[in-house]
Amino acid sequence: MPARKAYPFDVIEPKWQHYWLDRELFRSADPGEMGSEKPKFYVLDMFPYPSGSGLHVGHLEGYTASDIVARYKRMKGFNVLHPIGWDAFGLPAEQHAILTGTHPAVTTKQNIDNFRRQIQSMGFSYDWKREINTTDPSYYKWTQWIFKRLFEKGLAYVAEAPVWYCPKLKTVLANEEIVHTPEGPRSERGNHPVIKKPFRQWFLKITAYAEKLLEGLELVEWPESIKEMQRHWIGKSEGAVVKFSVEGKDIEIEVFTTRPDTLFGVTFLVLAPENPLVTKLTESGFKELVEQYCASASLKTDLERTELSKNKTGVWTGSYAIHPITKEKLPIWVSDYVLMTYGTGAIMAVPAHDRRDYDFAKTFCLPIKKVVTAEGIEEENDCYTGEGITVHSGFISGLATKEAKEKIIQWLEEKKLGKRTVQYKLRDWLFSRQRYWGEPFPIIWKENTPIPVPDEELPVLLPDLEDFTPTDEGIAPLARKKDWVELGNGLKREVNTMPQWAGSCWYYLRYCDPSNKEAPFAAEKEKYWMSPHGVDLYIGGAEHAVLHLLYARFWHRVLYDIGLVSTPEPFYKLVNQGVILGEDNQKMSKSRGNIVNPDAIIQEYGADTLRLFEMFLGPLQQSKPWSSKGLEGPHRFLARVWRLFMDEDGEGLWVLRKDILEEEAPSHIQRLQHQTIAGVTEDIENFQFHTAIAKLMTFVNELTKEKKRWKKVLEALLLLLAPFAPHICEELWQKMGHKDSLAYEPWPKYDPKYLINEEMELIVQIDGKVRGRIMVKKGVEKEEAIRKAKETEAIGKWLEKATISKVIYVPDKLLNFVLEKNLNSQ
RNA sequence: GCCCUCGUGGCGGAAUGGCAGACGCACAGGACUUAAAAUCCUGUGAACCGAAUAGGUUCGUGCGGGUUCGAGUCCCGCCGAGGGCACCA
Repeated sequence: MPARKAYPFDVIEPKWQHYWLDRELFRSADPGEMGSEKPKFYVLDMFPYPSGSGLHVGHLEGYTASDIVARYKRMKGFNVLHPIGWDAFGLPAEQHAILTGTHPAVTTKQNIDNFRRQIQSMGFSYDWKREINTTDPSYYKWTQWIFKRLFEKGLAYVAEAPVWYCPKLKTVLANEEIVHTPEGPRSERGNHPVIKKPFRQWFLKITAYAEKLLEGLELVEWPESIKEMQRHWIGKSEGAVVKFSVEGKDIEIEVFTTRPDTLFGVTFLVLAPENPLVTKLTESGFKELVEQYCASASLKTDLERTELSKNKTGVWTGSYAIHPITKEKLPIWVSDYVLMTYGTGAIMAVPAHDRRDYDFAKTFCLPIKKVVTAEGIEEENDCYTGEGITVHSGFISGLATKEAKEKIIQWLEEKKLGKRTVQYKLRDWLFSRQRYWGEPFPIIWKENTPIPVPDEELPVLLPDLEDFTPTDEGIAPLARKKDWVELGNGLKREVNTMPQWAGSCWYYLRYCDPSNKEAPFAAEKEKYWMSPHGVDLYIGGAEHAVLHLLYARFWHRVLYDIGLVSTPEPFYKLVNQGVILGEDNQKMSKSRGNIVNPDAIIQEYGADTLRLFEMFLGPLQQSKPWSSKGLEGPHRFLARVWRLFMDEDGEGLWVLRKDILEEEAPSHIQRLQHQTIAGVTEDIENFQFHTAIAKLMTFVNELTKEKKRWKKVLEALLLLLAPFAPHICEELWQKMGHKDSLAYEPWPKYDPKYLINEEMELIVQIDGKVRGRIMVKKGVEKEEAIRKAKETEAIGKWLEKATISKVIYVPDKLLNFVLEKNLNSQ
C-alpha cells in the first residue's frame, strides 16, 4: 500500500491544471479585447531550447519566479502577458540526427512535447494560445523577413575572414561561442577544440551599433554586473590615430593609441604580422627573417599568441618611421603581440608607459623613454602605466595626462597628422553556420552577388534531407540538395543556415501577435505590449549576458531605427536567477550524475511543494545547492495549510472543517494578518520570494496554534499563498464555497493601523549592549523612557555604580545609556 | 593580471547603522499511540559562573585596522570562494 499522502495533491493538481487549460483562464487580452483596458504587464522567461534530457530543477527556478509575478500581477489588476515557446533550431537535434538518422524535426517535436508536459505539470500560468516554435515556417518566415531588413540596411554582408572553426561540429562559430580553457579554445557547445580558419561567411554589422548598444544600457534596469560585461564586450576606448611617415618610402603608418600624451615617449613602432604593410616595409636584407616570422605567427594558435607568450617575440623590418614631432628615427618591428583585428594593426610603442611595449623593449634591448611622472614613481627604467604629469615632451610638458591628451590631439588635427578616434573591441557578428537545422538564408546568388528573395516568396523552406552530415571542407549539408540549390541561369541558393541565436532575437515580439500572417507582428499590438520601455520583467540565467542579450538588443535597435518597434530597448527589468547546484555543491551535469529530475519530485511531493521549495532555497539571484531533505519543510507547510481548512471524517476522507467562523478574528491575529499582507507584498515586489514564504510560514504556524478558525483570515491566507502554490489554494478556495477561480481575485490589502502597536517594546542598552527591554507607549518622551528604564531592575543595577555621560534615544526603537569610563577599574 | 559578486550556527539562509541567527532542514526531549509513522508542543551559536532543566556573564557574522553612543551592515588593507575578461595599444 502506498504511503498516505499528507494532503491529496495528486488529485487536485491535475484537476486544476485542466481547469486552467480548458477555460483558457490565462489568455491575455490583446488591445481591443475585453480586459485590455487594464494596465498591461509583460513578464517573460528566457526562451527554452527543448533538449532531449528534459527540464531539470534549475530551469524551473526562473519559471517559478516569473509565474509568481504573473499570478500576483493578475491579482493586482494587470492584464498580464506571460507566454512560452520553443527555441528549437540548434545543434543537439542535428547531432542526434547524424548519429541515429532520425530527422531533427521528429526529435524536436518529441522534445517539445516532453517540455510542454513538464511545464504544464508545474501549473505555470502561460497563455498557451501564444505558444511559438522557431522551427515552424510560419515563424521563421519572419526571421528571414527581418534578416532581409538588415540586409537592405547594409547590415548583413559576406566577407572572408579568419573565423573559429570546429572540426568536430564541422561548422564555424562566433567569437561569442568560444570558451578559452587552459587546454586551448573550445566550442561552448560540446567543448570541442576549435581552430582559426579563413572562410567566406555572412556577418552582421553589429559594430555599427556599438555606440547605441552602449548608450542603451542606461535605459534599462539590469544587474550592474551584466551591464558591465556588455560594456567590456563592446570595449569602447577613446584615443587618437597618429600618422607616421616612413624614411625613404612613400608609406604612411597609422597607429591607434589611447595615450597620445605619451607620443614623445615612442621609441619604435610595431606592426601585426598580418598587416599588409609589412611586405612593403621590409628591407631586402630582412625579407627572409620577416617572412619566416609572419608564417610561423599565422600557424600559432591564439593560445600561443596570447596566454603563453609572456615572452615577446618579433623581428625588425629594417626600416624606420619618422617621429611626427621630433623627427627621430624609430625602428619598425613586427610582432604577434599586435593584433590585426583591433585598431589599425599597428602601434606606437611607448615602453616606459605600457607593460607590453616594455616587455618587448626589454627583450630586444630597445630604448625606453620616460615621459610621465607621478609621485612615488622614481625608479629608473620602470614601467608606469598610470596617469601623471607629462615630462620631456616639448610643448605638452608639465601638463596632466588629461590636458596633455587634449593638447596633443588638437595639435595633431591642426597639422593633419592624426585625429581623435574611438575604437571598440566588438567585432561583427559571424552569422552563418554550415549546418542543416537552422533558418535558410533568404538569399540567392547570382555570380558573386547576393540577391534577396522577394518578401512574397518567403519563407524559404528548409528542405528535407536524408544525410545531415556536413562535409569535411565545412560546406553546409544543404549543398547536397542539388535540386533545391540550383535554380537555373546560374542562380544558386545560399546553403548556409542562420545560427541558433537568430530565432531568439525577436521571439518576444512575436508573442505580442503570434499568429499574424501579414507581418511579424501588428504595430498596434507591439505598441500595446511593449510600451513604454519594453518587456516589463525578463527572468533568466546570467549565461546569456553577452550572447542572446546583446544580439537581441542589436536586432531590436535596428527594428527601432526603421520604425517597426516603439522602444529602443527590448527588455526593461532583467533578473538573473542563480544557478542551482547539485546536492554535492557541484554544477548539475549528466557526467556528475547529480541532475535532479522534477518529474519524480512532483510525483512524490506535488508541484506546489516543488514550486515553494525552489523559491525557498534562498535568494533568487544567488546560486545555491539543492537539498532533497529540504523538500520536507515546504511540504509539511502545505499539509498544515490544508489541515487549517480540512478535517478527516470517520472514514478517513477529507472534509471542510465545521468550525470555521464568520466572526472577526481577535486583534493579535488581525495584526499578524495585516503584517503578513504587507510583508509578502513587499517581498514579491522585490523578488524576495524566500522571505515571503517564511512570513507565510510564520502566519500559518500562529494560526495552527489557535483553537479557532476565522474565515476572513483563512481566505486572506489563500490569496497570499496562491501565486506560490496555486493548486492547493484554488482547491481550498473552492471548498470554501467560491464558484470562480481565485486567479483574478483582488490581492489582499492591508490596513496600516494594524502595523502599529500602541504598546511597544523599547530596547534598553548600556554602552551599546542590550541589557533589558521595557514596555512603553508608542512615541513616548525621552525623559519618560529614561525614568521607566531606571526603574527596571535589570537596568538599574548597571546604572548604580556608574555615571551616565550621554543618553541616545531613538524613538520607538531603543534607549542607549553611555557610561563614563571608569579608569580605575581594570 | 584586471573587473564583478559573495564570505553569518551542523546545513540552506534572515536582519531601513539599533535585540545577530527570522523561516526551514537536521538533531534532542516531551505529548498522542499497544508500538511505529504521521501530527502537535518544547529546546538547539560557543565558552564560562552556578547544585540547578533558576538566573547570569563573556565572546561570536573570513582576518587586521578605522568611523560611530552603537557595525554582519559604512571606510581602508588583507585572505578565501564563485563568475567574467584577458597582449584590445
